[in-house]
Amino acid sequence: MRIFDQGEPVMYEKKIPLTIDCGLHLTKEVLNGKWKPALLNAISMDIKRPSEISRLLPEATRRVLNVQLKELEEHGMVEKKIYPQLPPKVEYSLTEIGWSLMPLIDAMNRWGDANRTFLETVIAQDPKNGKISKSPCPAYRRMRAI
Amino acid sequence: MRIFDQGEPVMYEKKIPLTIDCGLHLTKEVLNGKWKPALLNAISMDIKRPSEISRLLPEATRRVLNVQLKELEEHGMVEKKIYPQLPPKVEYSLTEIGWSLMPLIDAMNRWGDANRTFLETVIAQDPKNGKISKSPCPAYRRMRAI
DNA sequence: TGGCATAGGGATAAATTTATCCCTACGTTG
DNA sequence: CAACGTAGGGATAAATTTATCCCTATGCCA
Repeated sequence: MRIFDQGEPVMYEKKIPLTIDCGLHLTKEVLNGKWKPALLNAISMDIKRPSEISRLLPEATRRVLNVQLKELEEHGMVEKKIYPQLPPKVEYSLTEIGWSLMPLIDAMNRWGDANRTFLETVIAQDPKNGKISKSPCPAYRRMRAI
Repeated sequence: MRIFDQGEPVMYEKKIPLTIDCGLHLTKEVLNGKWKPALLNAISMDIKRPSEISRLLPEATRRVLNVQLKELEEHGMVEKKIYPQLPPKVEYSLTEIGWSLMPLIDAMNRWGDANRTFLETVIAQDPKNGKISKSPCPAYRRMRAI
């Protein structure tokens, strides 16, 4: 069902009731988005301007990053500071609750890296997965190499 | 693009290359599915027969659970033991790597529960979320109350 | 002036994920 | 026999998420 919000932007109201019964689903809802963990991670590493983030995650379009950053903001995980300058300058930062998510993000990152060999194998075997791109984000990977 | 696998089941090959660059995305791929964390959690709690699991997660249809369990199996997180009996008996169990995911799952569960009040508020404020069902899974929540 | 950088977002298409519906099998219970 | 329990899965519809395309604005540099 379309929602018209004064100026007629297009939005969709979800039809399937959100299940929020257990902590698992709450957390999943917050991290639900292809780039959200990566965004939180980037911001936690002080990569906070949209253009910087975009260079860090070249496979994501600016559009998606904007959308998912806004959702993170709406969920209270990040704060957006707009500097009244020209050219525009924007900086994101983690909120307190956003920071509290970082141990989780780090754990995800570590688990995936620790099991990379195995996971790449089983994922590659799955016929549903056409091509796999495990190349990009050089800067990202470098910084992650703690 | 449709793939025909001998007996003509319908399958879709993904068209967008999977991004597997960092541990974050690998982990996300494994947990990608509305019920996967809950399934892993259930199995870890010794709720291992499909019918038991289904009763534990009444909001999920049997169909989805079957599908996501199969994906977890293909990814090597769970093992399926079929007892040659009638009526059929099936039991799932976590593999070693599946067990290694549990600290992550537990952390997600704890983070969500610890921030439930805040999260329910921000999520309810989002006009995109129509109805929110935070009722079900009584057994589940009871068992979670460690 | 043309091109690039900054940041943002509407409209729509495409892809992916979930939900719905319905059918197979066999044994036990009422 | 009918109804229900066990387990599974095909076909298709619906919902949701991502990708694509394109446009707005302003300043700086060559």
